[in-house]
Amino acid sequence: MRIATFNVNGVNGRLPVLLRWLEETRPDVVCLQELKAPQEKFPEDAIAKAGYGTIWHGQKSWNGVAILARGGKPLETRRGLPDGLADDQSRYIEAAVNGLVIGCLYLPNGNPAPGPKFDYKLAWFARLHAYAAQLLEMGVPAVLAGDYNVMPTELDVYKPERWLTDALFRPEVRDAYAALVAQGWTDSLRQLHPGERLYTFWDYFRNAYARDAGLRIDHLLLSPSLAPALKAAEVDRHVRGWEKASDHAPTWIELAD
DNA sequence: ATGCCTAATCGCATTAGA
Repeated sequence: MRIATFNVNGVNGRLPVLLRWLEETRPDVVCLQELKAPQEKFPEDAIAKAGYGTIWHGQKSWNGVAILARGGKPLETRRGLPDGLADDQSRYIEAAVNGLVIGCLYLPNGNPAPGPKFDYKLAWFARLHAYAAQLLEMGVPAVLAGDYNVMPTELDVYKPERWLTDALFRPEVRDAYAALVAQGWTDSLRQLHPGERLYTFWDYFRNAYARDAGLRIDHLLLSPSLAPALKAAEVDRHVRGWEKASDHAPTWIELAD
């Protein structure tokens, strides 16, 4: 079973790229972030024609998350983090697919830091931490996939010293990610590629992709019961080189049945 | 210290991304 995460940076502007990639790789489950489309403007029919059923949580202009399942429709289990706190940003959606809980998240960017956006990022991270702990307590097989907007370690940044004060790399944020993983989650990509420089994002600026000036910020975390099933974890980095590409590349894992 | 590039919304320049 192949599960992918892809920050599309505009699901309508990116539709040809998304469909081309779906056709090429045929993942079983796909988590999308940054739809940048209101609920009624999600391209459900075009994606259905490609063979995928979808649930999504849209928002005008910004954010937005979706889960696609090949040959079916994901059974939605949550929309927004389940702590009852008011949050007008569409950043979390969750479904049951093939006996797994799939959480699709778009963690806030948080720049500029310090400031209210950075505070919101840390608060959102704390809410995710609390809910992730609940998932582990329930003992369900779960994948938390998405754009975490965190480079976990220096190995995940092309030039760490340049990013020390950035909201994606500040110590508080790296600590929050480490604390989340320490609950018992497995960082799939790092698990299978220890010590390797792997990026999932390349800025549009300064010819970053050609220079391989990238960041690893899209992650797939596995609950303990799923960790032994991890067979592969890769980045479809060639997709970043396509015409009209997103600044993120699709990232995926393969789990044994 | 700032803009670079790109999308969305707008209807031309601004906001946000990371």
